[in-house]
Amino acid sequence: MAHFFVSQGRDDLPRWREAFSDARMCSAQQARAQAAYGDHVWVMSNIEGWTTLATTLSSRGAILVVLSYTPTSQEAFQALNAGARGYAHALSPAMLLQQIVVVTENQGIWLWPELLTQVVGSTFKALGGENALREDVLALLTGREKAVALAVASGKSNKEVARILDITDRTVKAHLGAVFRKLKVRDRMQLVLMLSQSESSLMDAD
Amino acid sequence: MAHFFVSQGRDDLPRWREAFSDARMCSAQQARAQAAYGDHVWVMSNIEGWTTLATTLSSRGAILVVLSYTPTSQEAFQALNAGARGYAHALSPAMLLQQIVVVTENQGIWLWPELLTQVVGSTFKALGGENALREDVLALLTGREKAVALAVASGKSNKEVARILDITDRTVKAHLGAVFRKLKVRDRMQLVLMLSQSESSLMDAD
DNA sequence: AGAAACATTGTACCGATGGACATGGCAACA
DNA sequence: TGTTGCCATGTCCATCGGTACAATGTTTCT
Repeated sequence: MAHFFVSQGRDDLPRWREAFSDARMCSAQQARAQAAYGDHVWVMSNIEGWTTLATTLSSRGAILVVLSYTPTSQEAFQALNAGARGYAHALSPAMLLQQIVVVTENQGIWLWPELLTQVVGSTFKALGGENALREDVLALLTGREKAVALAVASGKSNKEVARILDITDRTVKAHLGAVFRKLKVRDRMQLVLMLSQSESSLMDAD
Repeated sequence: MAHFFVSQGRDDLPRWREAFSDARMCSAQQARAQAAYGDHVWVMSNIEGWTTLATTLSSRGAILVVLSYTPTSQEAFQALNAGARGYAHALSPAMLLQQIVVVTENQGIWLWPELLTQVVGSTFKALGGENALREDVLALLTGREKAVALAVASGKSNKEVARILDITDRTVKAHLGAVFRKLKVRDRMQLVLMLSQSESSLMDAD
């Protein structure tokens, strides 16, 4: 099975050659044209439109691994969504690249270890396994705190929440403080990221 | 490396022996006592308290694979959260078990194939529509605005974004103001609600 | 050459936010 | 009858966030 490396610069080719003697470097167009079922395609996440390329190639049956100079759970999530079977650091040594191939060839998924737990979490969030987790965290809150948390998570300001729940904006802050402490988040942004994608209503409101 | 099978009945032992001649069947207690770093531990999801067992063993460095007679995405989620590296059907043939070992030994994750297609397939379908819309709105932004918007949408503060992009926090505000105007949102909360459905990011953490 | 878009930074203002500390009412429970 | 937990509210204060107005430099296109 062939190995295609889709990248911009050519700095990395030597290391890839070291890992796979038959490694070929190519553009996105070439990969699109030549990569076939069972081939390994390594795509750098800093090239333009890597997600669409990943999607088309993986749906064709190519084994796709995304490489990133700055791995993040978000990007890993995106890579998996695009059908990638692996996500690793762009500077991974040759031995690691070979190991990744062993895994992916055997129907496995390979993730940058530092991100593993996070990605597993957020990926399954998208499937609905999230609900259990979300209900769990909400279970830590009292009724009023839950109401405030959900309202805030839908984009409302403290004042708006106060008006909706018919309490003072100061009280909203008090509940919110408790929510932050219990859920271990530092501000409303983190809260929204933790509770979003559910029935949290509309963000236009008034 | 040893193979421990934690199960109730002994019906499955023959198949496991076929896959791994050194397979040992044992109770949860025995596994807890004997399994060491690098050992494979196969846990049936129908035994009492399998999640806690999985957590302790995997944190000890054992390679954990959860087997289930009725695989579901929820249970897979639980298993992976408990530190399992694999999740498969309890009746998987010997060859498949060996394949799983190849994957997990190489730091990979192995998921029940039917589940995997869900991850790659249905998630994509679910996010496909939103994704197109999201790409559309992002297309309205300049490169720098996009970077700022995505960083902010991932929960970063202005100061953090400034540090990451190596610009002043004032400049971040400037770009962010443009983003708000172009996307017609009134603050970062609305932005996160607009972009958090399908993540994407090029930025790194601290 | 000049316009237009982009990126960067500045000052200044003001509202929103979050934490610390304190008070009071109300219910359940030992 | 205390104690405990939840709800509501208050003041004070440091910081963050968003906007308005202004300026400088770089591309890019006309």
